[in-house]
Amino acid sequence: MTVIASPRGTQDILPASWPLWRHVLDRAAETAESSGYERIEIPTFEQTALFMHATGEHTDVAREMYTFEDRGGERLSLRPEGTASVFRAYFQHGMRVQPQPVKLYYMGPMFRYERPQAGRFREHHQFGCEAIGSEDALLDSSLIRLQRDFYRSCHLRPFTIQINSIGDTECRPAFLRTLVEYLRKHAGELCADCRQRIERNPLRVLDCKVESCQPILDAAPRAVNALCDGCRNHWNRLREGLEVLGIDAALNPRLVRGLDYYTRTVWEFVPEVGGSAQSTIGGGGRYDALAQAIGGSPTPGVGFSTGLERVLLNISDDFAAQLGRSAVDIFVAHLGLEAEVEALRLTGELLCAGCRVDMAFGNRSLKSQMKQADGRGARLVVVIGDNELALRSATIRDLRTGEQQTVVFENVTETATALLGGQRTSPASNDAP
RNA sequence: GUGGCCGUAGCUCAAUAGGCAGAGCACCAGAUUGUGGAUCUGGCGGUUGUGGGUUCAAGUCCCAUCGGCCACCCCA
Repeated sequence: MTVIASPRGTQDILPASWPLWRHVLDRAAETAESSGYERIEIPTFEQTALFMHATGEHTDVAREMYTFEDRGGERLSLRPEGTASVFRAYFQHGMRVQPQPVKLYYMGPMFRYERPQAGRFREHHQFGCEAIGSEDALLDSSLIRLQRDFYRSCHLRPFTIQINSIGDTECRPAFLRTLVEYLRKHAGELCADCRQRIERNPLRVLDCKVESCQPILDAAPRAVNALCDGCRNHWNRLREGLEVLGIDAALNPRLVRGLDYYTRTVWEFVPEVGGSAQSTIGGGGRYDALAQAIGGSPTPGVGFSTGLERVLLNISDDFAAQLGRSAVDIFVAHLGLEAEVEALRLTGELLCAGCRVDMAFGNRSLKSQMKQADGRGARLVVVIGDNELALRSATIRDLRTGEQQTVVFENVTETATALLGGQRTSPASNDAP
């Protein structure tokens, strides 16, 4: 078979895994909305400049963008992340006039031209929450709580939370100077990548995973020890908030995030076991400098985003196994061309009565139609064949008990709904714990 | 972008030293004149990812390419 394959790094979400996806998507919306976040849909592509200004032109995210020129000559990019768009929308629609912070959440596909790997795609899906217009540190705490609650409601395997503060425009320059000074002093003991990064992006050196670099980096100056008064107060209040919420977050002085716009708080959720390099489930932080970067007035913001494929990877197996596929209540089987027409009519009637109904199509054996009914999770099968047609009646079989009865067409819907009683929910839809 | 492992039926995998491409599951049909979740029988299903090369002969060896996985890089 030589059909044209899906592009590298993309995936089809097939019916078998959809219940799991739906569970995660539903929990995301529920968790966000229960904390007062409202849904925002942002464009799948934006002007390239938006992302360039937001993430920094020399970041990997900017390099990995799917950028193209449209027929009108505009430079556009498929979105590599959501935060910049949400901020853009905040300004474009004058959300400053609303009570602050404005709290928004989004879900959808993101695009990055990367080399695919397990849990890493060129098109992946993110769920993110943003709170714009407040620098209250307790807001940071409440977002970490929200993100944790989302993971809990998804039945994730155990994870840890790491936090750090990387300061702001007031204290970071001084910290960077002392960091660079320290790194230069130990440059000889660092790997080649690190030596290059000392000048280009010293914060990122701290993120290096090369074994031989670890002792130097562990002993490196810490941003949390070099915070200005404002950042220190913010940091202390954030931790106070976490404590009050009973959230156990570990300080990781070497935690930095990939995008340039982060200030002060940064955090990451990491699985407890099986942690490889790209295992971060989701992360967030504060971006008080982002608004100005994209041309807006100075506006603080904080938020997180999480990869849904990575959430799926971390859902406990036994929970995933208990989610069934979507099901119907009734399956209509038939024998013969004339009976199929009657089946079509009856299916429509049952649907109108509020049942979930599917029917067989084509000329197949009754045995195989019964098998299909069973596979679709049907509770009842309605059979229409020559015998029934002659009597203008149908046989209704209860797949659980095996009992069946024959009723005239006029009474099929009434009898079927009575047999179903109040139990018309499928295993897939009652997945809320 | 760098390095490594791997691509055989829709899925999971076989195929001795280069020597006729197979099994289970799934699907369809029958055993059971018209009845599911059990069993048995048969059928459908392949340009062995793709394109070259070596050879009497390539799933097997070589090259290229595409794709997946793993480690970097980085992120979600």
